[in-house]
Amino acid sequence: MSYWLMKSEPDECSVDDALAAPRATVPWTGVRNYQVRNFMRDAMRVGDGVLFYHSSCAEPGIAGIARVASAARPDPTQFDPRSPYHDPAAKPQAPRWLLVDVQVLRKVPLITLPVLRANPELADLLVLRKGNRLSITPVEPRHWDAILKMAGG
DNA sequence: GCCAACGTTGGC
DNA sequence: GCCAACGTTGGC
Repeated sequence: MSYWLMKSEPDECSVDDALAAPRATVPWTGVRNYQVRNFMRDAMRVGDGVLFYHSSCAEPGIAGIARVASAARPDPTQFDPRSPYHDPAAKPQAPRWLLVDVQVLRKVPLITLPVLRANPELADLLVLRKGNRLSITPVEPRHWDAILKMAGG
């Protein structure tokens, strides 16, 4: 079992949006970075723990606890000319981009970036590192434990 | 809107 | 394969 932090823009899909979906599950569309795609393809497994992170918003931070709910599969938005995630170079016979389903288990009181940064246990958390731009990053078990503690168990 | 950081593109 | 230009991310 591995742990991950997954960034979502709440304007596009917030924790509340995901909770409102059937089975509180949403397809994680729009990944267009090869390193992140490879995480999904090679390392993410059903049942892995997920920190649901709100990014590019007024209050960035961890907003929910979730789990990986499917294996990696082709992201249909790459084939949709009307989607902002359309990739004209991707062919259905040779999909370039993948997604996994993410199921929210519970919403947590927002753990903001300043609060995360103030915890010395999280000094090495990848998402806190300068210049980090990956929308999915692996989370070490000790970081997962520390953050769950901050989230109230 | 600014800007640092980093990924991608494309000419050579 | 190098690397400058350009695009994107994302906090502030």
